[in-house]
Amino acid sequence: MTQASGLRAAKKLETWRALRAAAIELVNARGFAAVSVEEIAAAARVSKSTLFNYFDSKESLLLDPDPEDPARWRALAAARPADEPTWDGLREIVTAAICHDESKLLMRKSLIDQCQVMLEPAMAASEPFRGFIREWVGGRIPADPLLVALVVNAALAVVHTAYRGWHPEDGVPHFRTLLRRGFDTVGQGLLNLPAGSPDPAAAALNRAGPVANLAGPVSSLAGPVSSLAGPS
Amino acid sequence: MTQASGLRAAKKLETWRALRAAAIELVNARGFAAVSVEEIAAAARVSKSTLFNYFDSKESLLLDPDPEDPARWRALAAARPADEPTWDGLREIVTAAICHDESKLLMRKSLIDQCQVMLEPAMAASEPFRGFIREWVGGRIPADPLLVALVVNAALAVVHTAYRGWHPEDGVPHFRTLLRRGFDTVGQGLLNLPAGSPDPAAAALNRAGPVANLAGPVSSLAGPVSSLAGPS
DNA sequence: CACAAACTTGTACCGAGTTCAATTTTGATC
DNA sequence: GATCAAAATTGAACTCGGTACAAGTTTGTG
Repeated sequence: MTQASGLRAAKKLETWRALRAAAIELVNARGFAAVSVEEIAAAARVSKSTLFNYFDSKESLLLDPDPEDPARWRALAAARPADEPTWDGLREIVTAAICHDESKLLMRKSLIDQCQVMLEPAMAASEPFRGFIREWVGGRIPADPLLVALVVNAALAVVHTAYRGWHPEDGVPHFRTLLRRGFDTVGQGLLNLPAGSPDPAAAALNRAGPVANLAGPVSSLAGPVSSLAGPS
Repeated sequence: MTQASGLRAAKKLETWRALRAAAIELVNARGFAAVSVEEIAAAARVSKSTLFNYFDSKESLLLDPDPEDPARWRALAAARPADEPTWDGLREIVTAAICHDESKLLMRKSLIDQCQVMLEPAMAASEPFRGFIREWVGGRIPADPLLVALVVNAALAVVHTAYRGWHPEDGVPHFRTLLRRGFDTVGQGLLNLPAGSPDPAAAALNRAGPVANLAGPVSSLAGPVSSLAGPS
């Protein structure tokens, strides 16, 4: 009765994919703001009501994780050796998860680059992934939830920085390099920052590509953390 | 002509404060979702149109920085000795800026705690502060914009973690302790994380107070960074 | 006083998201 | 295969945040 027998589940997944595909197609063609949810529903041959049965918001149409993703994350985590240092394992899992689907990575970057307002919903939509790595790190450091949170947030700061510094025309390998070096830098500690002459690894980060937009009035470079760091 | 002569500017500030005060009062009394912008406008004896001349969104009514804040940030930065290590100065500036107005700090925490959806707008509203520290760090490490971004994001990860782990009933000093220890931990590097037995400093962080909600399905613990770290 | 710029206002409008009752589809049971 | 309940879909009406714009009002200046 309450069991999702084959056909029902299959149809649900089909509708989910139809909605996502319609959303991606329309938004790619005309831009996020120029497409209404009613159009997306119509393109997927479904009513607006049904659309909102599947997605919580217009943004989640584009950003919600694919139903298959959690299984992939679990596989990545299971592949890490038990005696590997936590920070190294975290780096590998995060890197692999992010870089797995290149087209999705590119779409997200272009969405967020073209439309500031997308970044916050993107954060919400990726909460499942955050929850996953939170659990994984928690398994490694069970006695200290606050340290777990700090480690996870620091790792995501690295991801965010690499993401903003990345320019797709340089290719995905470049993105992986940015990630790698960010993890190295934070892993080694920020106490002895250069005061004028960057350390070699960081200088290399910079050398790797243009970072002009990092200096601009970009609204989200510095992570969501600052919600709290607001005016005094 | 285009000069904001005394009376005009004074009236603007007055209207701004009336709107903010009305918003805080109504939201405190009845909760964010239960108050409409029209009510806030009416309470400030102003039209909805005028309200949106002053604030970009309902959230910004509560979260936009006070016009006086930037001057205070500048004063904080100017007070740092030139030869102070960057990470230490950053810690002091951020801590002082955040902890300056205790009531605002409490209001934000309660807002965000009661209403997940507030966190992202809070991030947007605090962009001016992020921009400020980005500039300050950039002045210290002028040659390496990407390292600057990494440092700023790491610092904000610390702030975010402390913020989430903080429980106001323990008092603001406790919050400052969380900040302090987070800066120390990240400053020293995350390469040698304990795998079961937390290092002393981090354990102390944990000892300082309950962190139960850190482990829950909290949607934003791990910073906005993950917008990009989404599903593979 | 006169004039222009800045500010306010009301109205009309758009689109996201909710609610709900009515209807259809699906799966299980007899 | 007929029946019945749960699940899914639908349309309609509605709320509310946010925009556009033209008309009116206030303020500073010459």
